[in-house]
Amino acid sequence: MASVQTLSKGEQTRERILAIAQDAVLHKGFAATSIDEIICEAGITKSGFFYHFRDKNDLAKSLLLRYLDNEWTVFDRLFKQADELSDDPLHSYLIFLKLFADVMGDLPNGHPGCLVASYVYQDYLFSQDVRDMTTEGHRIWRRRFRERLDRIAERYPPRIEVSLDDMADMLSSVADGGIILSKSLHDPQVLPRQIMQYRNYVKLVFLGN
Amino acid sequence: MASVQTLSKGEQTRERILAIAQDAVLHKGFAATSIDEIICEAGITKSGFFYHFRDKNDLAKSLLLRYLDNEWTVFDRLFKQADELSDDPLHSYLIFLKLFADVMGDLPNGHPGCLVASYVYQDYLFSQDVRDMTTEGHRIWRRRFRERLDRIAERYPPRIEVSLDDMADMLSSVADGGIILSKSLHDPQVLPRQIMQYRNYVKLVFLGN
DNA sequence: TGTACATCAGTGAACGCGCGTTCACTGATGTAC
DNA sequence: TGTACATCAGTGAACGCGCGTTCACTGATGTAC
Repeated sequence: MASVQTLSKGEQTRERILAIAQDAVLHKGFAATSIDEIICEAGITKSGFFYHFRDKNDLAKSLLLRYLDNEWTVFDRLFKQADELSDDPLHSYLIFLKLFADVMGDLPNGHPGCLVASYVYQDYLFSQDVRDMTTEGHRIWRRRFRERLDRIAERYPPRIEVSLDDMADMLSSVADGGIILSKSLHDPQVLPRQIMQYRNYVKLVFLGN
Repeated sequence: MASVQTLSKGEQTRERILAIAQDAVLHKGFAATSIDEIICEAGITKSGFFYHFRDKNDLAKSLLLRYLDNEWTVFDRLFKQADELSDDPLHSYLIFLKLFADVMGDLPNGHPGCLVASYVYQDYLFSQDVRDMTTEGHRIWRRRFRERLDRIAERYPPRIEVSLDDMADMLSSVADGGIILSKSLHDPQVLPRQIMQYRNYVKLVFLGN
């Protein structure tokens, strides 16, 4: 992703297949996304597809890996940006949330959808290792946000009794839920506004205003 | 739903089909849920299915209507219960949220999933009128929660500047997101705890603690 | 620099199975007179 | 009370299409000597 131009010919085709497939999966679900339509849009033949992926479950796994990877990249970048703007853990987190909301609100056609959420709603279609990847994804997100909250709570004692794990999870749930609302209401701004609600909550818990 | 025993034979079969179909759709998506597997579990033939539903899109529509109806029923019951326990709009809303969290946490196998969210992630599969139903569903939820928040804000001026529409939406997004997290992490208690986080937020905004 | 071979990135044709839908038919129950 | 007819709630068999997967093959590029 970081440097597209260094990809070999085969890697470029593979990346094209994955991008096309993800778009389709987010609009029709995995089962309804046929290999035929993917190769048609990618401009290759069916055997070309099977050169890159063992079977359809392999496509599912590769899609999810790529999606999770891209997510880490975005979060890492935003966290780094925020940390450069403030040394204070609370203010850095608040800056991060504002940056996150802005990025989500600036996507050209609104957020395309969360592949993890899509997979969770179709878990019977996938092998155990793919299902485990969604679980692990959420666990890692919880841990990473929780680390930030721990450092904040050290310096700013919470005004109410609150579970920091639940607060960490809440960013995931508000984002996942905000994406669904944005898509359903055809309003890309709902998602960033939901993230800002979460930001309000964090402020109120640690600062009181 | 309210009185199962008054259903005619045909209505009972129809209801059985819908219950079986919903369960399958929430685990594999709509496209991957075949009519064959539904009729097999329901103990009828394929023609029996098509006696009850014009085609598969008709099943999709009927499923969603039934789901939304059941949701209203639950919310109405909980709001009524809460209103009986307090005349104050804020405290009634807080009681409602606690009741809601409790109900969501007491489901025998955890929450089965939100059909609206599932449909939003497979919108290309459905006709326009079905898609419009998910949009309208979210609009109605927003309006209903917003009404409550309006009455609260009259008596308790918010401690921070906040959009009441966004606060209303946040219950939907925390619930939808909480369901996804609960399913993915295999922990039915995540959902009720997320709802309680939202309850904390409401308390902090209107009461300050 | 030329040649032999290996790997890369695919092509083309065929397969069998499961899917949604249709159509002619049927036994049981309800209703009119 | 008996009979004719209509409606309800299905059955059974057949259909064609699209799907994921396999297999033998191929031209272009890379590498060893």
